[in-house]
Amino acid sequence: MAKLQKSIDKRNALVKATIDLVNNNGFHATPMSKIAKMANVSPATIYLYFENKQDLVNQTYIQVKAEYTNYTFATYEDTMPVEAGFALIWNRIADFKLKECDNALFLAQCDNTPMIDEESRQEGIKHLQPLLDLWERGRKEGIIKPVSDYVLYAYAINPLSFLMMTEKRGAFQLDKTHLEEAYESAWSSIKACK
Amino acid sequence: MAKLQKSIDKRNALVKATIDLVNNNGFHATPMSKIAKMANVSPATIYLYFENKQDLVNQTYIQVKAEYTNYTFATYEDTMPVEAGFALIWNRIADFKLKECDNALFLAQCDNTPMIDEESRQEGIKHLQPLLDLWERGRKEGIIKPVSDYVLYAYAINPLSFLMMTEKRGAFQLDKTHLEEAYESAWSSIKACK
DNA sequence: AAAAAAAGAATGAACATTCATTTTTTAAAT
DNA sequence: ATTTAAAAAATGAATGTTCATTCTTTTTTT
Repeated sequence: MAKLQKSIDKRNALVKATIDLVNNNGFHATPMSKIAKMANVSPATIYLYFENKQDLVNQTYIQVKAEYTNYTFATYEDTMPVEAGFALIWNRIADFKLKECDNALFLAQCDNTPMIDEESRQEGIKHLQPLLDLWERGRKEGIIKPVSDYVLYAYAINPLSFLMMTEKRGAFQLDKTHLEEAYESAWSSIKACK
Repeated sequence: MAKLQKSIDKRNALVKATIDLVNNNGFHATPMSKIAKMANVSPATIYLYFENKQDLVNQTYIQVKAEYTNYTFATYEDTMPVEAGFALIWNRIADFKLKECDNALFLAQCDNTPMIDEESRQEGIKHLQPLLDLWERGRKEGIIKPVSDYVLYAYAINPLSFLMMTEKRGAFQLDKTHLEEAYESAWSSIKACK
C-alpha cells in the first residue's frame, strides 16, 4: 500500500476512534491511550498526526463538520425555488443525521460543550452559508418569515439534532412518518403566514 | 448561624461552583480542587456532601432540573385551555432559560453528553409530565397535531435551548421581538392545521 | 469534654506527552 | 532486479504532572 494512503488510513482510524469514544464516554473519560488502542496504534503515534489532544479533537470536529455540510449541499443548486431548495437541504440534513449517526452525535456534543476551541467552532460554521442565502432569498420573496437566521435555524434545523439524539438513546424509533411530521413542523415554523 | 443552614449554604456553594466551572471549562477541565476553591471549602469537605465527583455532578443535574420544572409549572393549572396553557408554559421556560442562563446552559450540556448517569437522567425527565398531559389533551381536542411527544418537544421547546446557547456565545441578542417570533414559530409547528 | 465538621497534606492512580529504540520505507548504486 | 544505507515512521517504555480521594489533625458545635 502506498505510504500516503497508509497515513490517511491511520489518521482516519484515529478520528473515528475519537468520535466513538467521546460519544460513548464523553471527552473527560477518553484518554489518549484508549484512542490509540482503538485505532491499533501506539499512543506516541498520535503525536505524529496531531499536536496534542486538543488539536485532535478540534481537527476531528472540523473534519466531521465539513463532511456534514458537503453532504448537505451536494445536490443543491442556488437556482432552485425556495421551498424546493429548503425541502432538499432539510432532507439531506435529516439523512445525514440518521445515517451518519455517530458523526452527528459527535457534532451535537461539540456544539453544546466548551470542548472545542472557539477558532475551530468558527471554522465549522462557515460552510452553512448556502442555507442562509436561501433564507435571505425566501424572505425577500415573502415565502419565509422575516425573522433572524438564528430563529430560523433553531426551528427548522436544530430539532433534528434533538430527535436524532432521542432516537440514539433508544427512547423512540424515528421512522418515515415521524420524519414527514418533522418536515411539516419545520416548514410550518418558518414559512410566512398566509 | 444554625448548623443546618450552614450546611445548606455550603452545599449550594458547591453546586453553584460546579455549574460555573463546567459551563466555562467543560467537565473534563473541572477538577475537584477548583470546585473546592471556588466554593471556599477544602477539597476534603466536598466528600462530606457528595460521594464522589460523579455523584456531585449527578446531584447538581437533578437539583437544577427540579428548579427548572418547578419554575416552569409554578403558575400552570391543568384546567387551562390548551393554547393558553401552552403559551404559559412556553413563556415560563423561555423566562427560565433567559434569566437562569447558567442553569439552563448546564442542563443543555448535561443533556447532550454522557456526563450524567442514565439513572439521574431518567429522574430529571419525570417532572415534565404536565406538559405531556397538556399535549395529549390538545391532540384529543384537535388543537395539537397528532404527533409524537418527542416531535412536539423537538419543535416547541428544544429550540429555546439553541437560542439561549447562541445568545450566550454572543452571536446575537435575544430580545422581546425575537421571543415573540420564537413563540410564533413554536406554536405554528405544533398546532393542528386548519 | 465528647461529637461533628472541616481542613490541609498525603497517597496512589491515571494520564498526556516525550524519549530512546526499532521497524519500515525510500531511493541511489550496483 | 537487488542491495544497502539513509531517512521516516512507528513503537513501548519512561517521565512528570494532575487529579480524585483518603488520612490525620485541628476547629467548631453541642
